[in-house]
Amino acid sequence: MSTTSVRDVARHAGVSVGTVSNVLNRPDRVSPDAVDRVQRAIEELGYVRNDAARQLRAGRSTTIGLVVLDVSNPFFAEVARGAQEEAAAHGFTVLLGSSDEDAERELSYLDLFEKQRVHGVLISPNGDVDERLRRLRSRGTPAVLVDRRSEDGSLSSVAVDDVAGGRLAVEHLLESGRRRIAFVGGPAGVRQVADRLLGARAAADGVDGAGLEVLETASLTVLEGRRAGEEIAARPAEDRPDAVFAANDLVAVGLLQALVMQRSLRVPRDIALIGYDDIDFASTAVVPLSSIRQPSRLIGETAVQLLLGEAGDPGKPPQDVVFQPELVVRASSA
Amino acid sequence: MSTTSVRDVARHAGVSVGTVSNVLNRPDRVSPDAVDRVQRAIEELGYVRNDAARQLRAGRSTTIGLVVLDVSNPFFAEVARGAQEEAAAHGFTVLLGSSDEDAERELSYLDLFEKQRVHGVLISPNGDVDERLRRLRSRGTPAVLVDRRSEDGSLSSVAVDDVAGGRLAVEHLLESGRRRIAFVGGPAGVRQVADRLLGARAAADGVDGAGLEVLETASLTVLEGRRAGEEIAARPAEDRPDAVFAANDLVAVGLLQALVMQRSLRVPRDIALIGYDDIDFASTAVVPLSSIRQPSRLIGETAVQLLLGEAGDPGKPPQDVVFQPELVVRASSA
DNA sequence: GAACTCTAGTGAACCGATTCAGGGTCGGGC
DNA sequence: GCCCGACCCTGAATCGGTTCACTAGAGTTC
Repeated sequence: MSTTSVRDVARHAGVSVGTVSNVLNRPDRVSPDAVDRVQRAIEELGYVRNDAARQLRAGRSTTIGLVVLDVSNPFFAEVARGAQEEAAAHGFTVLLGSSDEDAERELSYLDLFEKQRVHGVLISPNGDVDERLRRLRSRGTPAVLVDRRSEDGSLSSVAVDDVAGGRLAVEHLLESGRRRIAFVGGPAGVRQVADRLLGARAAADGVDGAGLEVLETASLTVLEGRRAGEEIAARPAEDRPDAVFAANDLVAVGLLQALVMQRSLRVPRDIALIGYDDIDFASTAVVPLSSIRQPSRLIGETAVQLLLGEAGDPGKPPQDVVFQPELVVRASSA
Repeated sequence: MSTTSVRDVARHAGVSVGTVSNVLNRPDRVSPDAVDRVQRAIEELGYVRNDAARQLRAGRSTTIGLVVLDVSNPFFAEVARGAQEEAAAHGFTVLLGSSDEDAERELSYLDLFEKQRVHGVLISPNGDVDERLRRLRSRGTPAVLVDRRSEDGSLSSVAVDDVAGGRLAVEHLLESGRRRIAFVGGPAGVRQVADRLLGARAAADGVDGAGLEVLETASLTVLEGRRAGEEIAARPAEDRPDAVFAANDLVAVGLLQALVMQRSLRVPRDIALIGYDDIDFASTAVVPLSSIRQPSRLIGETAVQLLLGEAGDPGKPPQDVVFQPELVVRASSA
């Protein structure tokens, strides 16, 4: 185990350990000559800094912990990317964990982060972690919620206005002349679903002759979407909605598949369709899918900014940043 | 910063720091009474172990670094999941990084891992990192390649036999009576694409009257697949293949979309279709897609096992594990 | 030339968990 | 009564990078 330490470097360069450390951290305080000798020594010995020792002395690491519900979900993948980039720009690293919607896993990541004396925690929580995060914060480790607000406003958060998103989608359908709108999504207990429906309802309520029907699904998957689509396709024409707002793009893709199979039905002629999230697949569907886009990368970046802001000034009051979603119109609702 | 240390716990419990450490690591060597007092003290003080100090002393961390080409690719998401689970079972944690096919990013993750004195590195390499990994190994940090072999056999690897996968796909098409096969995928320089084509060709060569046409695409995306599909659909019937093997499922989905739009064509009646990777979307496509499944989770698990094996016995010769892919038949080729 | 300021560099102390040589106690064997 | 082993516990030393009080020497000021 040829672990070269600052002491070895110092000896090899003919300086003291303090000088080596200064070269590494504040080269301006060291004479050019010494900088040179130390750097050559580092090169020759193949020295690599030991982060553990550094962190031990510093009291906290330069790592930011991020726990998302599911890495393979493109939304979170983008959030993670944004966070990573913003963190890197400030010299931090992101430790990424996927809770897979499992409360136990979620807690085990928080345990790990705490043991690692992480600089801060970003989390899109699944279970009830507010208590846990407050404890972290009381020890000097700030936490920022992603895609959810803290219940009592004691933690900062970055989220998207899902109510506005729902409104945006249905307003768009109404503007293109549709009146019999169906909302497909579920379970109703999920906050995102509930908020999108709330916005949808608000938009529909504002227009004369507009009706909003709700088809609840068991989950937000292609299969569930198709099931709902088949149900709709099987109805007599006079009972069918003339537009469908799906709570996410997967559901919309399923709906689209079911509707396209029914040769007598056309999208968007007979039924307009709009999804939510604007995943990559949306634009490449048989009929390119209209959708509501969330600034996912920006969410990640902002979360890191809030976090570093709090880390720099522990007394700072929590802040809630809410982004507005954006309507993306494609063929499925044109 | 109320950082409680073992010393605080020891004082509070009326024992020595050594005993506290023993309670934490080898409770069997401590009297039940002392275990009890220490645990109560830990509880009361809210003590959390400092991993940095632990790692500093131990010389290496209990973390395994994993660099994948792209987290949002379901294949790698599964590999990561498998690795995470296997690692957790041995008390290790996985630090996940996504290189996004950027060689610089890839190296910066390796830098980080080296500074962190990671226990080992798993990587699905993009750039040329063999040199770098050998340096790591010479310092006692083993590395295992994922989804690629090492060029000179000096590193262990876990991969899937893509030649066999290509053969499997085309054999299946041939068995169901097809003879005019088209291979769609690219760029040809990508090893996975080349291997799958190699297998496809081997299968086609073995059967009388069978022909294999190659349509190269610029990338493995839905859009490129659709482009190829439109080209095929536009041909006169006698020039069309009666089966298509797509180099991955995204391409297959694009092909399927283009073929389905052409109302006179039916999948699989006129053209059978098979993809590769068996992503979630494959089974939920309009016509459920046949595909070649790779044991992605198992790859992750195995990679961790190889890694820990090498970490335990540095002299161990490198090992190449090759998994066999599996044919999944669905409606698109039935 | 005494007093002062700068700059560059030194090295012991420190962070906190783990290890290990050493010591105390008790019961059993002879 | 003495010795031995088993058992439990102690606390100083250690890992390696950073910090900080301090020294040395060169340059400035009055």
